Amino acid sequence: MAVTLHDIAEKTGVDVSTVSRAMNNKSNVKEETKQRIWQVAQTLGYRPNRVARSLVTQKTNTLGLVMPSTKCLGHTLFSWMLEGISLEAEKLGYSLSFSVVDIGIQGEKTAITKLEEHRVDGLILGWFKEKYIEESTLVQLAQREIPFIVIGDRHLSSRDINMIACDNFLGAYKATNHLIDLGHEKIALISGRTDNPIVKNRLAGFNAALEQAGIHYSDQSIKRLMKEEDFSAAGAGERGMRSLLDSDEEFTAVFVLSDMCAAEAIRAIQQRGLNVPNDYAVVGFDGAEYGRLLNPSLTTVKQPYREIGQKAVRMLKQLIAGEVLPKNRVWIEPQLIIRESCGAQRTATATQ
Amino acid sequence: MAVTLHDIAEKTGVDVSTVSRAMNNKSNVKEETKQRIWQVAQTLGYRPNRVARSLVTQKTNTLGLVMPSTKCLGHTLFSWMLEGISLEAEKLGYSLSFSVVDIGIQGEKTAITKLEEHRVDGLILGWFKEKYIEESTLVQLAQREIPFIVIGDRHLSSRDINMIACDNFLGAYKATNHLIDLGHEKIALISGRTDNPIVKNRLAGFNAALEQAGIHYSDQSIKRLMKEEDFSAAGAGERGMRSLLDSDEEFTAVFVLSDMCAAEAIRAIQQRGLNVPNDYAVVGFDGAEYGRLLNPSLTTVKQPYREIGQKAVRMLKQLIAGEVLPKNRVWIEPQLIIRESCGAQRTATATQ
DNA sequence: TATATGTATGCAAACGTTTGAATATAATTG
DNA sequence: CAATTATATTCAAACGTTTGCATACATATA
Repeated sequence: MAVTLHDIAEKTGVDVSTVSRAMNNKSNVKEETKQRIWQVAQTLGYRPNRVARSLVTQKTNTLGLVMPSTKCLGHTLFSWMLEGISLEAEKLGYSLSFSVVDIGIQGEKTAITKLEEHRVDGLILGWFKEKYIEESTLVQLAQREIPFIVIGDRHLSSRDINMIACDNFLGAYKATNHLIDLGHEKIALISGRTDNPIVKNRLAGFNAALEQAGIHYSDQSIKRLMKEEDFSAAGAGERGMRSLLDSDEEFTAVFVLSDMCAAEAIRAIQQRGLNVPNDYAVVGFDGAEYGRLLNPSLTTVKQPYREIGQKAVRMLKQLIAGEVLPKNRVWIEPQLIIRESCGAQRTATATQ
Repeated sequence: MAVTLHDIAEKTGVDVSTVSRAMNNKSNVKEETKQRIWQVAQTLGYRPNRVARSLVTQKTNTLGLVMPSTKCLGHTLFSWMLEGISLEAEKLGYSLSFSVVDIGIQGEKTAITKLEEHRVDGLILGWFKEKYIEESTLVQLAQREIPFIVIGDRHLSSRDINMIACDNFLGAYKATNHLIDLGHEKIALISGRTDNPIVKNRLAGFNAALEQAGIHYSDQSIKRLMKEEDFSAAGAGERGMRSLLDSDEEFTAVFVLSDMCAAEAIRAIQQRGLNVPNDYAVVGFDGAEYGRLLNPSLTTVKQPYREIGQKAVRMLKQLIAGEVLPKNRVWIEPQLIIRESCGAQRTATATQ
């Protein structure tokens, strides 16, 4: 049986309340008594029971992290996010309770319910697409007493919901500008599904950059230059690229909205005996580690999910403390990683 | 304030104990009363307080997962493992408490201590190298009452410690045999640090395959054919490969002990204007997703960490139930993924 | 009808802490 | 030295459950 405050109290001949205060290093207990109590606690191998403590203090110092089970976990972004979250949680004294949710009939409700039952102090909801957790569910959650933060770009009309995400507009803008700076004027696009808010924002950034540079395509060109694919499905990049190569439309660069698709696109180009970046420049989106391992290595936009995770925890802490966040929509700026696939970098070390 | 059993008791005019029994669907409660209680619980939005429950039942239904913070999280293997663990934990009714540990002065002790304080029912210790958690610490932990499982190949002399890992010997054996089957007789090796048990086992598998095929190298050749590098450090594969290409020793294939290094090796070969697999066959180790995105796609050994995570949870459950495991060392068989980098597969789809 | 069996509910203690209020002891003050 | 204040400690209730035991009532048995 684990040793409790009572055991220490008995051994030292003092009341449990005194022992409790001593263990929490409260001021109103004599230094000598403290020492004696600590001594005994030490030798007995005392470990405070956080369960009991939580029951009376009404807080668990635990944050709940909920993720959809749809292969997100394998994604680079998730690892970064988890790292950011867990390190910052650790730093701020929180434990982390992790749940994956089988998307489907109300999976998310059971997961959130479970965490509610565990009385976590706050909740981080990662990357749920609109269709998996509808806004109405979030609004409902906001009415319960537990504070939460949504991670990932999505459309939200309610102001009661706090969200943090990558600035997809800015990322696409940077990538496109990079291509423009390198002299490209005809830029093809392998996109994601355009009903996805993430994709919408990236397209907007892409268009903004073109417009600013005074580049304009005919409606017909746009139709031929843009391939709408599911950018998280294997084979999408290959299909999109081949379709582009087969079209009559001329272009010198491709902006691909995910690194995985970009890598497939590069393969597809190379398989036709063509060269990247000489025949076509390719830029991706995500910033996955393996980008540097490709040949040519991939120029891409790095989504700042480590930072996002970290910041999410900080925001959540504020929320838990009852503070009101200055902004309830936060977008973090992504960085352009320049490597070889656009020709801007020719050096061939593998460490970058 | 959250609604409790008392609230329901008051509303239904019945004792809390009856309400408790009803909520847990115990048999000794009249059906009609149950219905009435459930009804009230429903409308009041009752959520059982697991903290309170845990205090009396003395179990939390929570598993603790402890990981070193040393960039493991970004590794493919970790994602798989986490997925396996979390899905299986979910299935078995456990919650998951996740902790990263800053390696350093007793980092691991504080993390484990924290989880102990949280009274997790069991512990999964992921991938700690010998130098981060020494066996003595594990033995000490085994003497406390909390059951745990160590994930990852490492040398352990104590029989009180339960371990599960990838069968590195078998993986290397499979990879080497694949090369031998393809007719290769001179196989170079880009290894990890040979003081690492993982590496030792892989080397043993490599040698076993060679020996079985009746292939034997002179001591001098061995020295020239094997490059010892830190296979998880960026640039190691490139350095190792260049060094091999610069040597006079002839060889037709390279076995690289990590996918990352293998990818770098391929780049290094290609940068000399040589071809993979025609000039050199390359086989990796890990089974990372991005292997299929390389050009040529990478033949590799897939470490079964999804399965390992899953199995670890199952074993832990048994341990918690007080059962004795049939084996306290479990090695899971890895699979060879045959793609293009050895020439065994020439088709060029990107989905495989 | 009295006794035994079973079923449904209530009572009260327990889990291991924290914490406000009460008390006892020591130190300070006029 | 008595009165006041500060310090150190104890008391007891509370947090929200679970669960063994006692009790009440209904039903079956002799």
